[in-house]
Amino acid sequence: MARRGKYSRDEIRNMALDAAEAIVAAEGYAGLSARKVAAAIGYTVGTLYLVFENRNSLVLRINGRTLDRLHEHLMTAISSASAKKDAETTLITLARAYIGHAERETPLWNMLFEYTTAQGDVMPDWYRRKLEHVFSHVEAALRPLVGDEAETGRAARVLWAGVHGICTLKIRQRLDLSGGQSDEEMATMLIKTFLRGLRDR
Amino acid sequence: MARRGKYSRDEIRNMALDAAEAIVAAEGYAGLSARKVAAAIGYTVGTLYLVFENRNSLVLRINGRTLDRLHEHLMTAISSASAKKDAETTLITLARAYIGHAERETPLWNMLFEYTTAQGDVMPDWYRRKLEHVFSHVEAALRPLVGDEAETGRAARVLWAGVHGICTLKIRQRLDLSGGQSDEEMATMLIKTFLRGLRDR
DNA sequence: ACCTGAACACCGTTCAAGT
DNA sequence: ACCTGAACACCGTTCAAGT
Repeated sequence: MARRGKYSRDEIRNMALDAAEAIVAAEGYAGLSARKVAAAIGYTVGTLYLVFENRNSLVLRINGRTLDRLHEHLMTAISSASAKKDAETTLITLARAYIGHAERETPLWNMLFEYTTAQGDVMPDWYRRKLEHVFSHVEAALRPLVGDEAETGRAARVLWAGVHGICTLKIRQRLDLSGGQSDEEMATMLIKTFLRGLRDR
Repeated sequence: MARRGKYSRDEIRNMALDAAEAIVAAEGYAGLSARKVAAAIGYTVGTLYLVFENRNSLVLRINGRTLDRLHEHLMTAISSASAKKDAETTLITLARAYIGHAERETPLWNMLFEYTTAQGDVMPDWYRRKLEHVFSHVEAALRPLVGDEAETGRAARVLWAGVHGICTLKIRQRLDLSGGQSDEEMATMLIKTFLRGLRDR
């Protein structure tokens, strides 16, 4: 049992986030409970509610960390691709990295989308900024190809929503219908076809 | 309180499905509970477990009905489009119908993807057939344009996963980042660009 | 000041017992 | 035969009380 005053509020919060991530990784979103997290860090449920407003805000913080790792992963993927490549190669690299991350951290990645704000609520600002951060890589790759900045933003969102759709349907097993290509093959097909259509406007 | 023997097993099952749909529509997936459903149809929790194996199989059955309605809706959308149109028009009509349905039945549509089988499990066969049914419309529209049957299947899955990605990110509010196009505009852009890329192979 | 422990109103699931 | 009701092992959330 944790000694009183042994840890600061922030330290408890971080211990809780670490423990919660481990639980989600092992048992999924449904397996996450305040009591389990509290027990894992040697505190009582009550303490968890001293440090997080509620279950939702805990989930949101875990999601924030997941987005940070995803961003990191996308960054190393494109920078380690040695030289400066064309848009298509970069986008395929990004898609591979995105899908790879989703497959490596499936339960945490799923939780990114299982959390939904109550009707009418908006995602908090810090969360939206992290989301934009992830998108920015796609925009950077498309910018030289599209030219116009507003159009770049639109194309990036459309294309990446598409890659995301492939990723999420594959991981949720809604695409193992006959004729199984892998999600990476599908994403590659989407990117190549989309870019060809973009060039030939 | 329901009289003994008043309803057959099948009748109870259908009443339960009706009640459960109403609960999900009003309170979302998280608001669905066996006790609420049982109370709504005048039975006890125990009875629900006589008629459904568990909560998951109830959810799966509701999803089956949602897929049927979605399929119905897609069908009327393309048949009411008066004459025989080109692939692009048909696909845009389908995307509009898909997105429209998701927006009209958001909680039930969300539940289609919130349900996930335990690791390693597969979706039951009747469920996969309903999924293919929905996909068949997209394939039909692409077939004359692509030619090869295997390639048609691949293109249909890639394109529709893309439309789905746009739809799901919009509905889950992961795309209201700056430069807001509507989901329908995004889907249209995806379809037009993808088809152009397909033609110019 | 920091944390506990018990309480409240819920869950899914099972199954002996009632009619 | 059909259904209930209570039980078990859990939940999220709150908050008086302990140290």
